[in-house]
Amino acid sequence: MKKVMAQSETVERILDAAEQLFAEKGFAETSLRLITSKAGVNLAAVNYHFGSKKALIQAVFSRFLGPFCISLERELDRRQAKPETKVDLEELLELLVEQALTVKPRSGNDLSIFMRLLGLAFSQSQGHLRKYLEEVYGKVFRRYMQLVHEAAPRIPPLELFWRVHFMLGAAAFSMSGIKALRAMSETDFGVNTSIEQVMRLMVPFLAAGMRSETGLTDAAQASAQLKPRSKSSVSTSKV
Amino acid sequence: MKKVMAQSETVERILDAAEQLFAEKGFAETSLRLITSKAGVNLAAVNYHFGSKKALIQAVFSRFLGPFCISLERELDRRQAKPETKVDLEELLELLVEQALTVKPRSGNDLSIFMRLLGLAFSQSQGHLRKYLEEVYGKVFRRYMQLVHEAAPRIPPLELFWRVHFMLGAAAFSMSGIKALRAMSETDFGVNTSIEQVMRLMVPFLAAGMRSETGLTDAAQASAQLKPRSKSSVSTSKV
DNA sequence: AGGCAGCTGAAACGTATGTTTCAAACAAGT
DNA sequence: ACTTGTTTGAAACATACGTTTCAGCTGCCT
Repeated sequence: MKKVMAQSETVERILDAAEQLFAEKGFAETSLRLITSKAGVNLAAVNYHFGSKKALIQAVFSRFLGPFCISLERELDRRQAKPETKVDLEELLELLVEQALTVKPRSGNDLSIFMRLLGLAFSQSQGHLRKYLEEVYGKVFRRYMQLVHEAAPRIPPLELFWRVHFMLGAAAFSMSGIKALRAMSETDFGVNTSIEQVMRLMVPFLAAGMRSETGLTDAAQASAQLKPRSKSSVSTSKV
Repeated sequence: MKKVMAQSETVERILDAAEQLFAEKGFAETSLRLITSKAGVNLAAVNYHFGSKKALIQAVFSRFLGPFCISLERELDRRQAKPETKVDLEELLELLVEQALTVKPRSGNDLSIFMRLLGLAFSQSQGHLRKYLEEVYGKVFRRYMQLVHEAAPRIPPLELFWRVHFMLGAAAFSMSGIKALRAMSETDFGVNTSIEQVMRLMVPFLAAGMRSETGLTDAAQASAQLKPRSKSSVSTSKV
């Protein structure tokens, strides 16, 4: 009954291939045959080990989101243990980046795949995935959101909610097309931007956005109705 | 030989249905049968009028990107006619939003579909689409980029390039999942955020990011090589 | 050695997709 | 009214997909 042998290598090879191909092409565009042939295993192995393609997709997410969240949560515990410490926004952002960069024991598995998959989870219409992620990782997400809220108490919660998604969007999208974008930036500027460098460009950008003055008028905030904005309500620092 | 009759209504109905379904489900996940049945036309009509599914996808983009770019370009002309006028960042951002909101003669066609499709164009692996868009609309994009550069001359071009993509990402991603996100924000905060309101939240966020201090060190900027940043940098190594 | 789970390999199944075909319906020109 | 070129409708086609089946293989236990 119990699996005695060392965790089948087939499972890992399927996950590796699937992860990479999903990140490259999306879920619907990646067939099981492509995955299994890239992994060098039999087609039936997917349905045998995972049950279905949907389950495989979820497994791919679990494999990197699981360790990531555990590590993130431990780090959050660590920081909250010191009772008086103020965690600021940059710290919170870089915390994510650190975890994402750290929890990568596998080969050839860089940050761009991580973000790309995350972006796909939102933008592809895989209802089951969204539900699954919410069930399994919703708690950690809300905890993190709470910390962000404490780090920026002046931002109304609703706006905070959306700003976090702007950040997620910028990150996921940039990593999504990072291959194409890097090629573009190379032909246009003759330099090769590394992923870490893109992150380094992104963090201050997002942190500044996070710090910006609210876009909500008091009236809009109260009644959720549309109201024209005054002139430049924006600049915190300037160029 | 020449097409005399009024542009077939079938074509429009197919485009309408396809646009909506693509935005909802993505390209690969939307079958021609679904499109044609929603449009109330025969299945073969797609291949007859457009030639293939790929061509249909491109046609969907052309229909809204064409007028959008024309209108945008005209507006850019208008502003550049006044020789001394400084266009600032907010203006440039809101210009995009305005055009996107203005150039919408069709019914039920709101901004979220516009952004969602744009996001899909980048994040789905439809190579033909990216190529097509670059060929047809690359020029306008570069012109706009040039203006952004002039509006923020202190930002190095490479960083500007990436920042624009962060913006695009935030916008496309947020609009991508806007349905789900709006549902979330409603259950969590009890308010219904309109799309215009999301835009209004997004613009100051992005503008502030755009104005933020550079994330590039001088060395990195010159040599495009990775260099640890002064403060608590993004830990590239270590486990 | 024998038996028995667990796993793999090759083939088949049923379904859905994009595309093609071709006859019928239609609109317009003369 | 007849002809001609264009558009539609229904069916078929070829292919690709996810999934299932089942015979054989493997390694482990008694």
